[in-house]
Amino acid sequence: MIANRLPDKTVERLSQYRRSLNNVLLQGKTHIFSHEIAGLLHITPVQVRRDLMLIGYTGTLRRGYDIKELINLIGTIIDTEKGQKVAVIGMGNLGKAIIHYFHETRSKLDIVAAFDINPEKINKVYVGVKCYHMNLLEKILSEENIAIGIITTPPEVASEIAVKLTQAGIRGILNYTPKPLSVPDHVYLEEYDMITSFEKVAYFVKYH
Amino acid sequence: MIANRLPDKTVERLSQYRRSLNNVLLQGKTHIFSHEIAGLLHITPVQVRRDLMLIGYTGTLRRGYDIKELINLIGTIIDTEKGQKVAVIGMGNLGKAIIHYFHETRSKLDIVAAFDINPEKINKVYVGVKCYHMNLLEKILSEENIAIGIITTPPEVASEIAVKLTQAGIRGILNYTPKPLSVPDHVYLEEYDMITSFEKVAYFVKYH
DNA sequence: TAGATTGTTAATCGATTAACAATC
DNA sequence: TAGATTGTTAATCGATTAACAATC
Repeated sequence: MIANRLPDKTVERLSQYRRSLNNVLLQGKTHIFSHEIAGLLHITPVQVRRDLMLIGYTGTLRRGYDIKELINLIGTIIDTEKGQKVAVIGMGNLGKAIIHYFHETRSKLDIVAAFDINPEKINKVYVGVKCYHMNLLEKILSEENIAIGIITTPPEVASEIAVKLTQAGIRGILNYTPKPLSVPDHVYLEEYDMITSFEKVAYFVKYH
Repeated sequence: MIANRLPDKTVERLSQYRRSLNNVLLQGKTHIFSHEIAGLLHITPVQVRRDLMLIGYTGTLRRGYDIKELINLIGTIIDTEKGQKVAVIGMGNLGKAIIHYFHETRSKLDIVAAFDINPEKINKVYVGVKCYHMNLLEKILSEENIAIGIITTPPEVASEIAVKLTQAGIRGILNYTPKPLSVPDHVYLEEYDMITSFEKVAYFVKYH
């Protein structure tokens, strides 16, 4: 594997390049210039070229970058051979929205289970994903060898769930509750707090 | 007003400080030290002190920071006097989740309308928010003087909606679709792409 | 006092952007 | 060729962290 430990922001953009390039491919194009990719994402061509430099991909002066090759290369960087299993904890509107998104985006990430405590939801299947009772969390996580957990529960139980996930051997957590979590070093944690996003927009709107 | 144009990240943390401090206040505490605030968010005390320095708030050596005062100060920075009106465009699971969140968090941001094209949703009220047909978007936005728009539609229509929002005089847009948008300078744009977040976690889990 | 804490400047780290040589 | 493009180094910008004087 090339260039280990890519910058955070580069990884994010690689994910976006790949999706945009897949669209372009459908339109029948085979090659693309850095300024065209930049246009799709509304960033600068230099940034695109620098990112591609970091992953060691080179284009040609006359035709730019080979779209298929680039898509494949990004795949070898982001995806794992066999894909990674994902669980959603909390089957509210947000949990459902996430399951829905995954369903549409064919990716190497596979949501294989959801969890909730509401009896009406247990054992129901939502767009192909079965919902289990929270009691079974550790059991199913270990059995299925699930690598990533997405927390969309009420904030009050977020910490407790993070502990259970960690104990069950999870390797990455995406926390959508506004409760800040802390996890051991070997677990990768990414937090996204909607309220903060709203208030941030409000602030910048105010002083515009 | 103090210290104009705060750093992006400081604004985000101020929002989080405020919510954490509100909790602490309920527990009967009146004062708090920087290392305690830091503990709540799992960041460093220096970072807390630096943020507070930027907004010009000072504590005391013996008692730390006055929680109520600090909450109020953050309010004068982030909130506007009369609050700001918000519209959610796209009444799917994600739109509903957002409306729900707002409902629980009493804030100066007020979701006053939702929009969709599904006839079954039109004119229904979801946790206090009425859903209108997309046709009425410009009309209601102008009439109600809505400042912020949250886009949770399918990505295919995101650009078109951003144009309409802009024309209707919106001042900030939060884009939850994976389609990158571009807006005029006078509109503040914040994008959040879930798929990118998932793939980012997957990448860092892979190379851990 | 000694120890704990604040407020702030300087140093470092990470990410973007500018500048430009090389090439088709 | 001239113009457009790539790949890459150096400069800049933004954010975090280290260091430390001041003070109760």
